[in-house]
Amino acid sequence: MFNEMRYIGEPMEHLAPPGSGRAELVAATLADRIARGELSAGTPLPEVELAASLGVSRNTLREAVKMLAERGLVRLARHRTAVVASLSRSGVIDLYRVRRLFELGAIEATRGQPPETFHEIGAALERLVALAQTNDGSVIDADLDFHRAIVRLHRSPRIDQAFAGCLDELRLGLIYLDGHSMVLAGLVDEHRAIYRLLAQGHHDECAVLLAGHLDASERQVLAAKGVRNNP
Amino acid sequence: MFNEMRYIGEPMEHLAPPGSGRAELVAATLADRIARGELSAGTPLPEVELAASLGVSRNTLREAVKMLAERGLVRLARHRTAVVASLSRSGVIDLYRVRRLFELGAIEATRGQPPETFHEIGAALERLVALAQTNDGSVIDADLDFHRAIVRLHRSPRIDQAFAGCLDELRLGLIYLDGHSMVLAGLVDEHRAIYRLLAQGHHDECAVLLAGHLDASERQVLAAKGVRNNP
DNA sequence: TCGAGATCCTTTGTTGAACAATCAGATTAC
DNA sequence: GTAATCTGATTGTTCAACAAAGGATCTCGA
Repeated sequence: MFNEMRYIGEPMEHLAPPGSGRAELVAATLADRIARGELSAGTPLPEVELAASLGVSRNTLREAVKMLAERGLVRLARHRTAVVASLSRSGVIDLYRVRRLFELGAIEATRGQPPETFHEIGAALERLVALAQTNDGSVIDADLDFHRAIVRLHRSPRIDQAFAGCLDELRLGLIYLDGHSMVLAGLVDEHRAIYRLLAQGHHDECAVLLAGHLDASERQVLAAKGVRNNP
Repeated sequence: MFNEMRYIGEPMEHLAPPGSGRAELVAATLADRIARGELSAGTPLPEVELAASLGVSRNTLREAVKMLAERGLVRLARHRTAVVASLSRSGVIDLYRVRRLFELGAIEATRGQPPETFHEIGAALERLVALAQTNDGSVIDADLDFHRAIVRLHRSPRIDQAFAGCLDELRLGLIYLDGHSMVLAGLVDEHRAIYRLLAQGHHDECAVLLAGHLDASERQVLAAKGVRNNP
């Protein structure tokens, strides 16, 4: 069917999993390869070949793939070989709905809190600034970290987890932005402004700015998707 | 260790799973038994015995248990036998944080929308009214359905899914309310008021009322938990 | 008696192989 | 040319086995 394609190469890099279970390791490895675009949307993930390639058994691989499916990174259908999930247009729109709810909600929930509440966001901003020059994918990670820090204002583990899953999935669409450095132009400035307004207690202006930022980001992702494929 | 305990009885009832995979079936069965309190918090779920009891292989059971763990219904630790998750005090508080964000956000997001937007909520209300007399656990389901309908106002599949998971987990705490019919006293009236305010476009008052409703509900769950166990 | 350490036993983690069920494409028959 | 069938490949599920790790028990020494 889809033979003579190399889905993966090389046994595995040891990137840190939470509990050092083999299945978690495999899941982390695959998630990473998906995030960096090595495994692009629609790429099939046949159990036997993949398991052999990663040096684990089919059962273990199944567990890993199932985990990725729960995170929305892989699409599963009975008796069909799993494929890397693709983010549809409506999927992108939906994910930005979630982002607006979580991120704007975090701004809303921290009205009147002292400036030190937001120091984590400041730290994330600094990391973003430091990486803004490097044009590789790590800027995107720093960007997402910044927004993760915003959502952490909720002080809710479950909200954090849900948001992390959301960004995980959004990464599927964000890889299209790779190389389009123009989208990163005003990025640092906007984040800095968001942080400052927040630290100064101007939550209304901050929310407006953040909403605009998300709108713009959504448009960019949709546009980047548009030039590659229609759905 | 914990022998001579009956964790489960009888092969399985066929309650509808999404894709009729055996693992999903098992997961649905266990989730149901947890929801109705047959498997209470802390109950161990040993793989071999449980697999035999359900008539599936250990691998299949593992898959199912892993699914439940992702939904927060089961706690997993390496080389430890899985146990039915218990909802801590802080867990309840966290879950209500999530509920406030999702439900109040839904009210906020539908300002100025025509009344027919809310007909699903009206339908859920009617079901709740019809079941208000019956004093069994199904009232709780109807209650949750009402709130699910509110969250569906976001028109976001991912938000719906996340919220469903949240309520799934909350059920662990809700079973303590069983029998306390007093908590259901003003329940119907409050839901009716919430619906009416929404349909009439009074979103501010609706949000206030809903917020109070959630506060009260949270207090009740915490109180019901308090009489049983401390954590 | 009480605590520290060694030991055994149970349970999970992972693997490999096997067979059934199902799907996709190729072949054949009409 | 179309439909039915066949065939190969892939997933779904089970079973049996061994390694790894935790908990409980037992022993030994103070």
